[in-house]
Amino acid sequence: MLALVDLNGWKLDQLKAVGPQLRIVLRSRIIRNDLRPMSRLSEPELAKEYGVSRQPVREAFITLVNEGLLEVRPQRGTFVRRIDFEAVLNARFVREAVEADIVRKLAATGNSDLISDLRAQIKLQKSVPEGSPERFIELDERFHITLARAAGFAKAWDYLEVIKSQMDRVRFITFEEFQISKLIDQHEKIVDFIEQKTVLRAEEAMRSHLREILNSLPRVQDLYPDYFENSRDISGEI
Amino acid sequence: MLALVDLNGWKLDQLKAVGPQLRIVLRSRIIRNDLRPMSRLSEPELAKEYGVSRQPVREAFITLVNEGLLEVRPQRGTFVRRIDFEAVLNARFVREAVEADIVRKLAATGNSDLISDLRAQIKLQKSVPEGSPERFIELDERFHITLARAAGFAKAWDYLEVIKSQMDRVRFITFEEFQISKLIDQHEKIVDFIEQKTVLRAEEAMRSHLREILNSLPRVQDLYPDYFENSRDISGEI
DNA sequence: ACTTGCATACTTCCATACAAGTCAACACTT
DNA sequence: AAGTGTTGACTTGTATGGAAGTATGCAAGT
Repeated sequence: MLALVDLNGWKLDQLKAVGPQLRIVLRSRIIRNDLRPMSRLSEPELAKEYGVSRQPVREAFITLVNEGLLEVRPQRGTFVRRIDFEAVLNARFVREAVEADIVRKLAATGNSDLISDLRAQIKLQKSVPEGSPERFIELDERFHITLARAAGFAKAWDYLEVIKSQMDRVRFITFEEFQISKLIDQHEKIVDFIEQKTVLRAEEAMRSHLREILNSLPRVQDLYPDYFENSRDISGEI
Repeated sequence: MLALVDLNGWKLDQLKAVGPQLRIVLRSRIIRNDLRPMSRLSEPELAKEYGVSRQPVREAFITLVNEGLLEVRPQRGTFVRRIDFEAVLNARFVREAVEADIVRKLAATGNSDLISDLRAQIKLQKSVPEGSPERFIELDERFHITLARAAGFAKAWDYLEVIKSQMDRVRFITFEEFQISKLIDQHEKIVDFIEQKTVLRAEEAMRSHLREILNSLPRVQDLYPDYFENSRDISGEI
């Protein structure tokens, strides 16, 4: 018997519980804008698509609703939520606050192993060809996780992950918008200041790094107004 | 027909969707230590208790697992998770970071309406009799929400709420441990510094206020070692 | 032409049945 | 008496059927 069902490039392991797997798959598809805002996701349709029953699909929906990625309107349908401008701003704020404190702590204590690890990661980041931002996003993720772990707050990053999805959706839409090299420079500065143990500078470097999305956000919203929930136009009212 | 089913003091509105209601009820019961750590929650049992089928119960379970309050071991049972010491520390860290930034922003801008609102709330807090900490926790919650809202980050508080449940469980266990008057004094200082627009002092006041739980945590863990996941004993290994 | 009413085909939500794993008690063998 | 195998009553995971609400297209009336 085949343990793996491959559909749309996403595989499902039929031996483990299906619900949680679907949650991850759908979550990823939404964040990566494979499932577009406003598009409809019907339970029976997805169930058929993945070769399972409606119940696990439904359970995946529930968690995605809690993460603000789906909206289920009873007896009407389930839809991919448009990006909530407010949610993005709030998520960014939370993330800045937390990561600023993480960097603070790191710069105060200092750790040479950490520094060399980070430097190696930055070298990797520089090796990413300009044309493949997906790879960079992956490395960027790893960079920030490393900081959180080193500060002794790995779980705090887990909390952030849920929040961060709101920001990531924007990143995956804009993609070519952000200049990788600029972000890498900022990473470098953060590491520099941590190494020098200049707490305030390190903190400020992280803060401005995480404020970067604020620059692209208005442009993105202009380019893809339909993807956003709180656009100026109110045409989308029911 | 009766729209309300009252069981164990928790009411269920049969007209709205049952799943989300159960989520709230069970969440509350866990945080308030009505459902104790390690205790077993079987789906059919709760279903019967609330007069619904297993499915909504199950859906409530899923979100509570995501919040780290339940643990479901397939084919074995569903259990109230013990309090994860690490999770508490991480949650506290995140909360301090976020609320520090909130206070920072408030102290920088200033708002007289906010100040008088907060002062009124503090007056209310003072009127709480020493013997009823539940009421104080409620007011404390409101105090912090007010700050978040005023800073324009209401949604950030929603995120915190999920995280905060880990801390709240500790609070509801220790209960008489913390001295209300001390906390109120800290509230007062926070408001004072916001009013005076002394940003650093306000921030520091909030930080030390939120560090308060660190004082009681070791004592609580000593008093109720069975309630914690990362106690020194490793007997609970599977 | 335009509105109104209804039939139909959807949707989610809940209830129920079945499948598969786990655990404990008990009978049986050694 | 100690160990082993089996049975049966549990658990959660999945599948499926029905209930209630919603949108849509069409026919009939104004």
